[in-house]
Amino acid sequence: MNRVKIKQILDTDKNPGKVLIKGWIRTKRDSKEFSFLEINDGSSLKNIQVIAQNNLDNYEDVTKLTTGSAVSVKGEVVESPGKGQKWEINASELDVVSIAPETYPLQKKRHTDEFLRTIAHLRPRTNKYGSVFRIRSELAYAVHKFYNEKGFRYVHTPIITGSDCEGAGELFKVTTLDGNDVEKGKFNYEKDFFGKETNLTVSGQLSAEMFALSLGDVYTFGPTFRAENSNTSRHVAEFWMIEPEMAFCDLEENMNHAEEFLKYVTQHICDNCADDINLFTQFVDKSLKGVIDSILNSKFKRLPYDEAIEILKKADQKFEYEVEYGLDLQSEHERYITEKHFKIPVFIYNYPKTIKPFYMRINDDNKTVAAMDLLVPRIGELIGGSQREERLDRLLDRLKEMDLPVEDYWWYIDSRKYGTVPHSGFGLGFERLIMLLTGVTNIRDVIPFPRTPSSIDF
RNA sequence: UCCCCAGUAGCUCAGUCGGCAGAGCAAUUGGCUGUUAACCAAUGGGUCCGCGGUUCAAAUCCGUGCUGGGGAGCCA
Repeated sequence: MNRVKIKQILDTDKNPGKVLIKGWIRTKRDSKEFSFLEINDGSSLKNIQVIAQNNLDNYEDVTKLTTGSAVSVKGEVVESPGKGQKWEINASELDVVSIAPETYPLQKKRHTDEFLRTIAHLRPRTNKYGSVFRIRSELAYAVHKFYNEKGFRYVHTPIITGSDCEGAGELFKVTTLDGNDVEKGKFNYEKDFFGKETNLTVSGQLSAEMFALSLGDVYTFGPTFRAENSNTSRHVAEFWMIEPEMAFCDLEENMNHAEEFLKYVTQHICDNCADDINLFTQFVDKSLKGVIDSILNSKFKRLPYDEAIEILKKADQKFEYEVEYGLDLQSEHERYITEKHFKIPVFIYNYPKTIKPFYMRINDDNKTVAAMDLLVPRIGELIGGSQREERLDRLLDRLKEMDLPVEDYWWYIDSRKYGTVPHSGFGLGFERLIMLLTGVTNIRDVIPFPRTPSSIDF
């Protein structure tokens, strides 16, 4: 007899008859003559209720089953006379696959996220985390589906890189040297595996640009590493980033694309993860429905940086940090704009060039660059992107202006020498997207095994 | 890295002015009418985060370290 997934039974309208299921016991209620077992196999948030009568050969074993134990059940699907479920299974055979001893840490009650983080290897067995990771999987699929339908190519940019190209934050060193090769606290990179300083990637962008300038529209979707000593609910050292890069694309089209992307993947999980989303709207964030509605049904606000400064200056709210043209926006400013002022996702664009990296395209005013950030309620910056500087002379000027080693960028510069075209792209933090769409407030709770400063337990 | 808060049973927490270590849930055992975080009863369960100090006496006061959380910076 072939095993069926519990989701298949719960989703069906007509009785599937005799079935075989396998899963874990979430809870058990005993009566004198029989037991109710709630079985979950991870295929859905919902459990299926199994009735085990005391006439089973091994009923003695069944009564010893505990929360967390694994079982295999054969039985007839029947309409449930009880409330709370349509179908249940009358067990005709119930095999114990394994018993979880009484030390099993997950109980039939709410646990705090902090406690569950200390048992990250077991937390996907809870309702909330099961839902988080089903949605994470479905969102990843939606990303690929979206890009596939739009004719984008998926590019695997390197994870080990030989350049500190963007100077973006602290990098994780990659080395095969041991202590004996390190003299006076200095690495002799010539003796190292690659013969030069090597790091984990902080962004696939520069590589992706090379492929956009050949395959047209491309995207990357992979792990990214930042060794910043950041201790916040929005930062981890290893996270996943989605980076589209589009040839013949200006800043406005870039924003159009970002908006279309966000609406598409949001709609996808609304269509495919209704139960899981429902759990979050009920138990995690009551305002989640409004957030999702604002993504699906609003036209995202597009606001030039200088107008954002004006709005903040006029705001009837005291900010801890100064608002002044030429200064970067602080968290409190971003949240005011997206949460209080507009209450929908907001693109801020055309930032002063002094606060943005070398590769962003200089605007005609020579003061601003064609950069854009997408701010969303509760998260702040979800997307950071720009139109790239495609003009060779301007790019070289910028590199020199920012005192960057031009020779290290020889291959990047080559792309502006040969067949250069306007192009644009952005980076989107995958975990922040999951936070946005689930209402989960700590990034450590939307990635299976989070890596943060002094914490790599699993 | 900076600022603030917390650490007591497996979990969530209470513990007054420094004076015998507590509750609910969980677990274990038994009971029970088709239950829904089932219900009822009994039982077991402690390095009060570590180290040092003050005191006749410290979970409680002081110092220090560690861990966790919230916020900031950095960013996605």
